[in-house]
Amino acid sequence: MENSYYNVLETLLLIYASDEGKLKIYLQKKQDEPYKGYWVLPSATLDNKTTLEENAHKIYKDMTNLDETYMFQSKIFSNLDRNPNNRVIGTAFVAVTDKTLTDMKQESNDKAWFDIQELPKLGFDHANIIEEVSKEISSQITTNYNDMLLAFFPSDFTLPELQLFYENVLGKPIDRRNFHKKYVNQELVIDTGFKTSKGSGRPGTLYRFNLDKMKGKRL
Amino acid sequence: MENSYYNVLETLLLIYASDEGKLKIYLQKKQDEPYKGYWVLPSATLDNKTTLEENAHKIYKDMTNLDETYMFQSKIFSNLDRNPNNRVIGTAFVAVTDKTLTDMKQESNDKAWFDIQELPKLGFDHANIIEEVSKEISSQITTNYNDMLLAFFPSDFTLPELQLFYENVLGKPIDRRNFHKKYVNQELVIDTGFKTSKGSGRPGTLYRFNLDKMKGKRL
DNA sequence: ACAAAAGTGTTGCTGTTACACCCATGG
DNA sequence: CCATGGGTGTAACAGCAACACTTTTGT
Repeated sequence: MENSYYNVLETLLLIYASDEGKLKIYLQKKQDEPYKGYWVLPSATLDNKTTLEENAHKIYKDMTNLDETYMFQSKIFSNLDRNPNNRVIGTAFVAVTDKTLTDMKQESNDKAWFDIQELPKLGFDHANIIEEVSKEISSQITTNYNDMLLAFFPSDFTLPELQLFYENVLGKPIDRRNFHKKYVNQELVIDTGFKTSKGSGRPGTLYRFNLDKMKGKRL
Repeated sequence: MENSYYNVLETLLLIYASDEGKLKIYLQKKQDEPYKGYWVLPSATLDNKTTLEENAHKIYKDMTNLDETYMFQSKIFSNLDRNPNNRVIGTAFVAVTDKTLTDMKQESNDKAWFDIQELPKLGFDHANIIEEVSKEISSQITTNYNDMLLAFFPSDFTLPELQLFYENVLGKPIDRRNFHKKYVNQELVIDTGFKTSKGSGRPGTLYRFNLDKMKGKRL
């Protein structure tokens, strides 16, 4: 085969959400060869009349039945041996969604959420892609505030839940008193007036982000 | 023309350097139509036997006659109308180099350095690409320390020079006394024992980065 | 009453900010 | 000796880190 300047591109979508403080990703089970029965990232081949962004949105809608999301470009993977059949260049996009909302709209046993730390057997080079991209978003979450955090926590949340999320992303424990003080004293969150009431223990106060104070904030 | 799953990709390289505290980019003058006489980013079409990284290195070597550099992937541009002739997907890479070293190895009047703030007339969508990518690297430089800063300041530099670079990237002035104190007190830089001696005024102390202390540092 | 989970206060340290004067060199 | 640019000290403030006990709920 001679060299050619034509290439095949696929858009890969990494759909993330927070589930009780855990960082999870939404995958699908492959129904045909190659890698039949393995879990893979949802993807779509790019035709020459579509932008990568449009392609990524299409995948998102197919996977979640939702329209709006926080989405951005991540890395490109152009190794020659990504796909056993022919050379395919993978362009990774990240979407952050609300797990509760997604689950309401979607019930299927060939799609599932997985903890980033406990991934199933993955097809192609998707394990590697998930690892690299997850590292990237972790560092984005834990440095400056940006809209991604709002996408993970759009509605009411408790401070212990947010803390757990940070602890999982950072990979190290945080002092509960200092964490609470920071968010409340600096008015980074606003008390919604509601409380949680799940299981035993004292109910937690539900907060939402104070966008004015969070703007440009270092975390 | 029917839809097809084949696409043409080009690698675009944004070569940056610091020049007396100014953030500059290395461009070339286009010799043929379209956009003859305009300045453009160096680029290369990707064939189906090459990775994007290899392609980017090839461009870097062609432009600078240098081998080693700090390089990483940036954004992909997949709008349908990027190129007047046919659809070309642009994958942007960033390289950071030493301007002095580059100029020593390269003398050509169809290549030149431009201040990010004073760009010439640019072909294709390259003005837009430079703007978007520059914004990205600015925010990377001004948050956490990473190897990019070392690529901009590999060898001896004065603190006023480094300060000027930050001021340009941040777009706002910094107090000289506080800047100096921070880098010296926290031992983020090491005195090399040498001084500058250019023009009038008191000579500046030449420093280099103290990598141990800079590791993971917030700036 | 007890288990489970949430809430809270104090102290010391570290880094940031604001601010004005002196020092070394070239012409 | 003067113009140019580099180097320095102090005090107030803000945020962060380390530390243990109390409060509210379900069972």
